Amino acid sequence: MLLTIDLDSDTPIYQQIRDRVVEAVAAGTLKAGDPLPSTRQLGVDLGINFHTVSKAYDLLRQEGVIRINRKSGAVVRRDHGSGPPEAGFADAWQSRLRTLLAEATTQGLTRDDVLGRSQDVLDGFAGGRS
Amino acid sequence: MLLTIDLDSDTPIYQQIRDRVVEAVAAGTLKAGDPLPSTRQLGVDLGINFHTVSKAYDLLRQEGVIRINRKSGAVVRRDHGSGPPEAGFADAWQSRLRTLLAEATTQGLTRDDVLGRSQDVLDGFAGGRS
DNA sequence: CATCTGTTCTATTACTTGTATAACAGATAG
DNA sequence: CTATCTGTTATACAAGTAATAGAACAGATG
Repeated sequence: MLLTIDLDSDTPIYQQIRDRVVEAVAAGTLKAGDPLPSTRQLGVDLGINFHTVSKAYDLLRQEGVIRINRKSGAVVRRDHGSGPPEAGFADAWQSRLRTLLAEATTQGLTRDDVLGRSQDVLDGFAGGRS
Repeated sequence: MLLTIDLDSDTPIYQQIRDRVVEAVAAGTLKAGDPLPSTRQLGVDLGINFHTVSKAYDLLRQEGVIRINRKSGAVVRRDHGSGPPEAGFADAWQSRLRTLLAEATTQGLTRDDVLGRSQDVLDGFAGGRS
């Protein structure tokens, strides 16, 4: 299975699909040029409506992660080797990072805990080698 | 102003309040024992309904960040010096961290970029000194 | 031509978000 | 005791979101 989702999660399904694809690209499981299943096919595989898959793909397209052709379907457009991020991305991203790290700090994770876990996660990504 | 929100953001207001409070606790601007404004007062200050503030406070209470008494209102219950996190928190948190770091990696931020920005953020927190 | 792909449109159901009004209970200050 | 502060609860409403559903269209492919 390329992708698994949790129907009982409070996270919207289309968001879960987006997250799993982004993680797969970061991990190197998906590389630039790799095709994604068609919206209808993935809908059948996951037991959900194809419109929900379409929404996830549209999100990924807006973020520049995939390219969508009418003929060949969705194809990975970007990975860690595709160069630096768009202008403005880094600052907006750091703002979200700040909120997430604040939560960990407030809940009692130490600086070393946080940095150690960050390194562990990055070590699991293909981008960690570049 | 203890707290500022963006009414035009796509992030729900109650979530913004939650985020700002968590960040203030991490930064040391708010410490364990510090009082928060009453829901009605903060509602007036921010120009929003007090039920929205109440929802944010209820979220913070569920997360263990604040304590709510009928007499003294909302008080900060937890900060970086309150000991280790609840069982299960770290793993669930790391799962969200993974998604956020995957996004940065996919968009082209290098490992050093990510770790550098993480350190910068943590340096701005009081927890960074413990 | 039949079939695959994404795209668009409309519709419905259920849930979320924010606002609004009202009332209740406990604590406190006058 | 009364007035006023606090959080809490209940209900309602408007607007938006999430997911499902059916139908149809356009382009590419066998």
